[in-house]
Amino acid sequence: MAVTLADVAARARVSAATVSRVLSGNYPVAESTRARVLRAVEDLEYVVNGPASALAAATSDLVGVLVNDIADPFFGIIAGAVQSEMGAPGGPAGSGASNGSGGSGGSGGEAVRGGEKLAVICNTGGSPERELNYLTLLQRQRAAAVVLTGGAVEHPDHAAAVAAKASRLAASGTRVVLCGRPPIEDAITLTFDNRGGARRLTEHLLTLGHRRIGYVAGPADRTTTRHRLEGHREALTAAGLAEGAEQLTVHGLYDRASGYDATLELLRRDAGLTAIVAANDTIALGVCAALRDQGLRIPEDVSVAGFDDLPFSADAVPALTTVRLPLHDAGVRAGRLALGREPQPPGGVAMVRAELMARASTAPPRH
Amino acid sequence: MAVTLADVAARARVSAATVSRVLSGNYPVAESTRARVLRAVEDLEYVVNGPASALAAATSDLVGVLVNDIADPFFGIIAGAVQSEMGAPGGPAGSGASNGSGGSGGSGGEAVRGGEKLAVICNTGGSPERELNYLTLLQRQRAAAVVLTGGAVEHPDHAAAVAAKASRLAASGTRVVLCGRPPIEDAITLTFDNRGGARRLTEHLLTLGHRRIGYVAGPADRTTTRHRLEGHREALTAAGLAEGAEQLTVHGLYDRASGYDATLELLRRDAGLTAIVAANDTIALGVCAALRDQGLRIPEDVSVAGFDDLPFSADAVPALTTVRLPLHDAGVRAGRLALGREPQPPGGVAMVRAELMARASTAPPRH
DNA sequence: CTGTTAGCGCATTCAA
DNA sequence: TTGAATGCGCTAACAG
Repeated sequence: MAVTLADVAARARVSAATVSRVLSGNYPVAESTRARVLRAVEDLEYVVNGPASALAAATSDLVGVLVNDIADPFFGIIAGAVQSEMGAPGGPAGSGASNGSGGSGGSGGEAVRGGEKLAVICNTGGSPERELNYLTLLQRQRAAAVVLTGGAVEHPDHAAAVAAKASRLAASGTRVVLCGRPPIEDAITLTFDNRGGARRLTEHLLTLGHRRIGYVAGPADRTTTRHRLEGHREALTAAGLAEGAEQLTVHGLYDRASGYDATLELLRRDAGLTAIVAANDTIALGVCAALRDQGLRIPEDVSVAGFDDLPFSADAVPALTTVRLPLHDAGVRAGRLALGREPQPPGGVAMVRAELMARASTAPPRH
Repeated sequence: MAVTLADVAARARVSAATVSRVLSGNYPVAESTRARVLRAVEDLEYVVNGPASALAAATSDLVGVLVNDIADPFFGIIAGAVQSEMGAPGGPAGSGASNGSGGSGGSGGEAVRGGEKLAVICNTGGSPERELNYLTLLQRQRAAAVVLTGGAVEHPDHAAAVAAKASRLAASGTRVVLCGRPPIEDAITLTFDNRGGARRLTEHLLTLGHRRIGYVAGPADRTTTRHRLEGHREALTAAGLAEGAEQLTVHGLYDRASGYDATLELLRRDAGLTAIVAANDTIALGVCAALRDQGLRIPEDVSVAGFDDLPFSADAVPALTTVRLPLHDAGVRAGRLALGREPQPPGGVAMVRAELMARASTAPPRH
């Protein structure tokens, strides 16, 4: 059906083995032979058969990136960064000067072969089942690496299942990298300093003079949610404000609508609060919208803060105070780790710093 | 290294062929045998070797989804919808009742095998090279289908190259589906009615009484950009307002910052305009921010409209007038088409309707 | 209903 | 430096 290695070999008048060697480039081949083979490849528009290659070599060039919500820029940025690392390593050889005499519609996508991996994004939608399912699918494909991004679901059974899958993947040669979730065995981990960042954020508010601070948290069973909330509470406790906290916390999803609704609920519980901290920037946007709809000004009446520092946060109106996570850098690093291009951090775990970005949406309380 | 079909066969005391049949489920097998095999599969934690399977069957279960910008919800929604269609068809058999006596960390991801495809998202970042590159990678993997989403780059060479690749993919059995871009040969296409939607949107503004309407367009070389702009101009021309149009159009990227900058530029060119149409909702957000920063109210001083009707548009402040594209539905349909679960539309091309959503951000001009 | 027999296309020994 | 031979793990005819 399609053109195979053998076809190329025949046209180039060499053996299939030689063609294979030229294409993988990891074996000495005479320059003249090499040129002849490359020409045949071009003429025939040969494209390697991935499955066959993977079967024979017992490795594939697939890299899976699992995300909780593909529609959320938080994940989009990380995933995009991971993918950006997948290109060919340095200046590749091959390809060559021969600009085909070409018929209509010359190929353009030259690289018949290269060091490139196929980084693919898998959207779990936050569903544990789908997460496991994708892991199985990737295991089936004998993926070269798997990158799990974002907070993990804390349900014990699920955590155990993921850990088990990760071990099995690692055992069969698939590199497992975690980006933004707590470490597990057999995986290289890039954790985010969610707790520390959250603590510093609330301390910032405290320093400004706020005492009644509402908190809009994410889904209760996610590590990210828990850590950020814990950081918030730490700061509150240190300031001797621990007791009211529970009352001023509302859980929701990591989206704008939840922030809107939660704000209404918070206002109902305590009309006198002077600040609201959101578990992420998207929620914070909803918080701002709700506040405005209630005729409250930001930050004059109520200060608002988010988390992540997504692109839109800096130029929101007013500019949002938040905690910056270097998502792009983290993604790049996760990609390198997945390819084995970067040495493992000591202990297999590295923490990504979170930086407070104090902007216009927070100010001293009115009173 | 890993456990193979043969291992399972040995343990279940049947032939490899039988195991294969049980797993693929497309062939009659005695119930008792079937149970025995399934048990062996569970005991051994066997997972099919995808590459080997793909090689033997000459088909893979990979489906590629190409997007221009993974951080943009427009693509996130479509891609997520495509993926949501990839699960098993109906109520699958198999799996069975045997709750393994199990050691620690029971699997949970039952499906050892199913009709499921692995839908993966590939982020081109709008780069023609990367688009072609991904297409090659997917061809190499012998993907079952490829879905190209969003506007296409109009550079002639690139268009030809993509068309050529699509033909080659189609020829080798990969189904090619286009979602949100103009049709090409050998592909099933779902086009969006960008032109019609844009026309109706501008007509809406015209009907309200606006005469000086600014337009913030996307990148000049994209089909989506061109079609939406053409629709806008059609409406203007029909109203005899064609001539000022060029002057009141600014191009930028499909992001918030571009909307912000473009608005400042438009205001500079004509401080008296009463409405601004943005090429999409994200841009519209930037437009609104810029307008506010200039002390202009929406819609009292200037009306604003977007395109796409992304989730945040309905609850923006004020609610954004826009054109609704059923992105989720389109993605679902593209997914079905990619799997061959839905019959091709006549001529291989279907148009997705665009619906005007008149909301609070547009009103009659002040005067 | 089940086992046997051949490859699928490529990477890699081992010789030459 | 190159070619010939072997097997990766699985599916798909064929028999039985």
